[in-house]
Amino acid sequence: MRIITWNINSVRARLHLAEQLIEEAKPDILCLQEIKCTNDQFPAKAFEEAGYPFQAVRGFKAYHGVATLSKFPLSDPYTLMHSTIDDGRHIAANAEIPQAGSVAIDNYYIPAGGDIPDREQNDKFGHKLDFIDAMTNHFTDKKGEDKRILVGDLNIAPLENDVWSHKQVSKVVSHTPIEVEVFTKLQHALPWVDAMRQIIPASEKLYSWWSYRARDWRASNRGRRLDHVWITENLSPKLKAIKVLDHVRDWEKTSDHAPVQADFEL
DNA sequence: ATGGTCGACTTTCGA
Repeated sequence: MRIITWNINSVRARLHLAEQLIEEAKPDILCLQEIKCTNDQFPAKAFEEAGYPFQAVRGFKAYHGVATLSKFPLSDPYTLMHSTIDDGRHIAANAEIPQAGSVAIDNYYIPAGGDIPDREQNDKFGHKLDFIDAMTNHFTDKKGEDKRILVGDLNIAPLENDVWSHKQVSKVVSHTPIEVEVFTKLQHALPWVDAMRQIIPASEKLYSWWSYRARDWRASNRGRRLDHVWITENLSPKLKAIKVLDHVRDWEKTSDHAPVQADFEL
């Protein structure tokens, strides 16, 4: 079973790139973030024709929005509200996988949090921290026999080697100590296993996002690991491979995020 | 030293 998560930064502007990714990587499940459209505007038919008849979409006008596309049936889709602010940042559904049973798929787009890492000066930063607290509450005491995968643009790079310079990026929203603290607490709530780091050791640099603003993103390589694949402990022995598809970051007019691909033998 | 780039959908915001 192959799952890919990708912050596509507008599904309508980059539908052809999603189709290219599908053709090349053939994921069983594709989770998109920042689709930047309403459910009505979502190109459902194109994805159906590409082989993904099962779709769970949480769209929103102009901003954020998430979609889970699957070759396998998706049952009981739902979206959680993590604050009083209306948004499109979560869609969950159970993927019914032949011979392997049900796997719960949570697709998240955590708020970016603005520029100033201080909730007194920046409401967006407070919203980000509160959103993560709400997620933590949701997943606390959910431990059980269920197989679960949580993917998405979580907008935090927790480890030193998840950023190009731990020292310099520690002052930048996405890698500040307070964010890493709430993020780690969320991770321990279930607990979740960081699938990317199960395969690629924490001693190695690993990024999934590179700013549009660099002249040459690969040469400067000032990346951050903002996109994640988390799994329950019962899936950990079934995880076989992880890859950041960084060549996609070279495609013409691509997203600033690269897709992350995970392969399981269920 | 501080700018640099995207997309949506407005004349600016969110990332």
